[in-house]
Order: sequence, then C-alpha cells, then structure tokens
Amino acid sequence: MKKKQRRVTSTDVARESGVSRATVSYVLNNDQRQTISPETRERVLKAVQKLGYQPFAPARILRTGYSNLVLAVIQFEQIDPNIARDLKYLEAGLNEQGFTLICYVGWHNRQSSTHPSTNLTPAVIVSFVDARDPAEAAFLQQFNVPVLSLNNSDSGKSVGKTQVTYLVQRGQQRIVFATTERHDVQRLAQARLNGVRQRCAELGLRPPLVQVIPSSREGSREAIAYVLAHQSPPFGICCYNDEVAFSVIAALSKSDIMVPESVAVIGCDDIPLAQFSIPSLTTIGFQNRNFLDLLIENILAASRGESIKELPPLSLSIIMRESA
Amino acid sequence: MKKKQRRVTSTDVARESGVSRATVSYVLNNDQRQTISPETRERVLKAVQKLGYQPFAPARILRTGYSNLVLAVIQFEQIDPNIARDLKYLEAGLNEQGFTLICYVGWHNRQSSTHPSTNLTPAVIVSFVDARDPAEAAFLQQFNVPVLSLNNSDSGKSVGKTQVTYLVQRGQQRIVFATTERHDVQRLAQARLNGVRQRCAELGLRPPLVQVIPSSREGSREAIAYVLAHQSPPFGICCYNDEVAFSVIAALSKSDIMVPESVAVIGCDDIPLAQFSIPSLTTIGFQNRNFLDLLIENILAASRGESIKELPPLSLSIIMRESA
DNA sequence: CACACTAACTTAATCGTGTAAGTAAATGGT
DNA sequence: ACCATTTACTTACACGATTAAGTTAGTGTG
Repeated sequence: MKKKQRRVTSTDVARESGVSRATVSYVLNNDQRQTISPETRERVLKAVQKLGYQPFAPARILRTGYSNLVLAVIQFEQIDPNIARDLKYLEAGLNEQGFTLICYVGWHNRQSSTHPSTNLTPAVIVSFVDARDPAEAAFLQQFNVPVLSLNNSDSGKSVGKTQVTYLVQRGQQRIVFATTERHDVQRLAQARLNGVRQRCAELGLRPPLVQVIPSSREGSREAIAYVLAHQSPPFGICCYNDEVAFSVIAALSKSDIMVPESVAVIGCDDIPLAQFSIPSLTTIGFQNRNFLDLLIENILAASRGESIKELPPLSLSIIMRESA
Repeated sequence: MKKKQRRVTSTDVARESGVSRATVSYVLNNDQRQTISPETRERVLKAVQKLGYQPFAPARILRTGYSNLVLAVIQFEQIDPNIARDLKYLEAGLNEQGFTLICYVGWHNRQSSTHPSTNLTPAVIVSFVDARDPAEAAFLQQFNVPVLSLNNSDSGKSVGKTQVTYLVQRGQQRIVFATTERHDVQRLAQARLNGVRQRCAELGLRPPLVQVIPSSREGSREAIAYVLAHQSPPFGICCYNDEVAFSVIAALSKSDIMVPESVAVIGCDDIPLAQFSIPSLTTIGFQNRNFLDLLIENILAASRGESIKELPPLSLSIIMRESA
C-alpha cells in the first residue's frame, strides 16, 4: 500500500500497454485523423480497463479550452415536481449530445463567500432565476460564460390572463387574486397579477382584489375571512400557484363556503397533488416540450459560441377539474 | 473587436500591473508565506478589477490536484420541498468552508451515453440514491472519488415503526400500509413497510394489509374500495408518504368514511401542503440539522482524504394534526 | 532501383495556474 | 563595516491531457 494516493494517468496506461501517451489519447478519443492498428487499440483498452483509468476532466478542459458542462442555476424555492420534470427532460436531451447538466441550487445571498466559478467552469448557464435582478445578474456574470435566461414574466402574464378568461367563461363577474408571501417569487407573482389585471380591464371587470395568503393554516383562514368581508360571493379566485390554491380551498371549506358554487378557485402549475384536493383543483398546466427542445438547441449553439435565437413563449392549457 | 474570444489570464493581469505571474497568484491566494508590499497588492487587485479576470478553475484544479466541489447525486423522483431544504442547508454550510455544492439530477438509465465525470471532477460525492443498487453503484464508482451515501433504509424502517406506534397509541388495532406504484422509490417504500411489519409483530398485531395506491384519482378510489372490502373500520393507514396520504384521504372522503374516526391516516415527510389537506394530515417530520452538520464534517474530512465517521440515524418526530 | 505514399506510431509544444527555489536590495545587530 | 536576515519580488517547473508536426518502416509503381 502506498502512502500517496496517486492518480492513474494516461502515462500509466501508456507504460502498461507499451505505447506513447499520444497513442492512448488517439485511441480513447477515436481520432479519425490517425490510424491505429487493431491490436494496439485492443492493448490500450485492456490497460485502461485493468488500471481503471478515468481521464482527468480538468486537464482535458484546460487543453481543449472547452467543456460540455451546462449549469442550471435555480433558486431552491423554485424546486417543485414540474421543474424536476423539465430538468429531467433537459438532462436527457443534453446527455444525448454528450453534454452534462448539473444544477446549482443557490441561495447566494448578499456576500456568498465563495463563488461557484472558483470550483467549476461550465460552457453555458441556463438561468431559472430572474436575471433582471441586479444581484442575480452580477452572480451570473461572474461565471464569464453565455447565459440563457428563462424570463418567465411574459408567460406569467399569460397565466393570469388565461385564469381570468376561464373564470369569466364559467360565469364569474368578480375576480380576486390570491398571492403568496414568499418574497423570492414576488417577481413572478407580480407578473401573473399583471396578467390578471390586464384581462380584467380588457373584459370591463372591476380591478381584482389582491390578497396575500400566508402559508400557515391560521393565517390563511384570516386572509380568506378578510376577503369574504370585502367581497361577497359569488366570485372567482385566481391563485398564484397550486399551493396557494390548496390553502385557499382549505380555508373556504372551514368557512363552509361552497367551491365552486359560491367561490370558484383556479390554481397554476398542475402539481401532482392537484387532483387530490377536495374539490379537485382546476389549474393551469404547461406544455414545455417544444420550448425545452428549442432551449437545448440554443444551449448547443451557445456552447459553440454562436448567437442565440429567441425562445418562444411557453404554451399553457387549462386543466379542468372541480374547483372552478 | 477581435475574432478569437481570448480568455483573460493571470498573464494579462501580470502585464497590466507590471509584476510577474507568480506575484499575481500570491496576491489572489493571500499566500501567507510570501510578503507583498501594499502598493503592489493594490496594483494587482486594480488590474484584476479592470480586466475582469476570473481564475480558470480547471487549470487551478489541475495544478493543485484538488477541487472544492461537492456533487450531490439525486434521482429526479426524489425531488421535493424537504430535500430542497436539506440541499439549501448543505449548500450554506459547505459554502462557508469554501466548497461549492452542485447537484446531478440523473436518470442515468442503462447506458447513459456520456458519464458526467467526462465533464467534471468533484472532490466528494454525496449520494441520495441507493448505492446498493448495482447500476447506481457502478455509476458512482466511475467518478473515482469518495462517496458518502445516505442509506436511508434504516431510517425508513424507523419511520414505519413510529407510524404504527402512534396509531396504536391512538387506539387502532388493525394496520394497513398504503404504498406507491412509483418504481424508483420501491426500495425506500419496502424499508418503511418492513418497519411497519416489525412493529406490528412486536405489538402482537396481525400483519398489515398492503395496498398499492395508484397516482390517478380513479385508481386510488378503486384501491381504497378494495381495502374497505377486505378490512372494515376502524383501522389505521400508514402511508408511504404524504402524497399517498393525500390521495388516500381524498378517496376515503369520496366514500364518506370519517377521518380519523373510522379510518386514521398518517403520512410521512411533512410536506408544506400537509397542513392544508381536509382533515389536515398527521405525519412524520424529520429533524435533519444534526445529521446534516455531521454530513458536512464528513464531506470535509473525505475531501482531505481522511476516513469517514459513521453517520447517526435521522431523528424523526410525529407532527400531530387531524387525520390520526 | 528510386520515389512517393501510407500506416503506425512518437516527440514535443501547449493550455492556465500554483509554488518551490532563487535573487537582489534593504535592514539590523554587533 | 560586515554578515545574517528579512523584504519583495522573479524564474522555472509541474499538473494531465490534446494534437500538430515529425519519424520510421513497409508497400506499390513506373
């Protein structure tokens, strides 16, 4: 047993198989510009197997000047089954092209002592956080690589519009917007609210009553009581997302308000649990496939240093259930 | 404008500030073994600022032989608010020590064409996947770095035990285990079931009836109807997790079965929505702080090549609400 | 038989950084 | 005034891979 844990390098493989390091490299990378005899190739691969050689990524990246690493930057508050599904799809697509997708789930408050770029250099960044926030922008810029940003504020707006359109179709005349207290998603919440406001105006309705729903049971009940004091049924509630919708439905149910007869509730995101609320939750679902396919294309383009095409808006649809 | 996008290197900084590259490196790394005059230090930092210099991580890692990169390997099915919270805590703790935590959300089926190790070399891996699965083990081993594995099967067992103990305390004599159909978590589900079985045996109860609850509304109703046909109330249901518990409660509610009077339901994980089910969900919560602190210590130790201490079991507690 | 050409390699330069070892000037003690 | 430190740097090698540019032996051609 040796004292120093030596790394197995291509030199070791070369020695073991009796060729030069260059040959080892040519074999492992299947370089088409070189001719390698089958026996040599075999010997090299045998030696690789025997020694358990793994090329050292940093050395390769240093030499070639590029890596096939894509970093997704996410805020931990954004993590939900939907984003997980999208990440899986992204990972699969990128992996097919030889890329690796990893995630940085940052909180990166004011002064995070160590920037991730100290420890890794991705080829491209896909930002799920709001790149218009100056702190986030600075954080992302420090990586010094192309950033693809999913600016979901446009799609946020159409979510709000779609919610209102549906509720009005179902006969509602009065709209309430139930938002979250979580400060990390206020920008997105604001975008959805803007959509609600705009569609209300377009349809000649009065502006929506806006109410923050705390994430505790008692708080949410008080908030709903407040809404009921200011707005008598029937009316429709557009919720920022399905979690808010759950707490709204729970509070309404405690107050013996009928859903959807007295108050209709619509959520957003179509989380798996949405079908199991009582009554089950009508909500907005996203079809991200096309969008993600284009995103992958853009990532590949950006990694080659090419310019980035504009991404289309997310396409969304109403998942009709019982609550509205 | 240049054609080639040249990287800003420490050589550029050295030239700009009129010193050698070594001096630049000493300044940036605050090398205590060297003495640098305040003016020179100032000049170097100015140049760094001006040129927007970022050290190139691969080169540094190649030279020093180590990186402060920790890779968390997760299956996308495991992603939930709890794991997000844990990741945030881990990230914060590691960041304080100069480490970067990133996540690989892999599906890595049979033959994933490109192994992530091609594109990055972490110092340590924290595996949230089951390292006893041979395919997973092979996948992890290919990184060729120390792996810390959270083997949650012990804790899974105590979850099951705790659920049964609580239900029996509340007067239940008969136990049903409601599990999931998702095949990616079967190992964990099995561990929890084992705990349920064991505690039932210890308390002299009949073995639990085991029922898979499909994730669709209709499927879950049929499953509950089946359970009711084979087991008349009152009884208690231990659910694999809170999502299953939600669908169980929804189905019971449709069948006009009183919860918890006729059937008591206990979940596991204490997801944020648990307080908003109707009735609100009694469940098992985890207190991971101490565990995670020890995990961080172990990660640091492993990154220094030291051996790994054993991790304590997760500590869990019952979150009492209305459903049991 | 001389020549070009190909097959099958090897040699050596290079990527950007860290750091041990060297050096010249300034300082301090006796 | 002399030598030993200390200060404030610089020089040069090493990390492990890729790859352009040789090199040598063998093969085919007129």
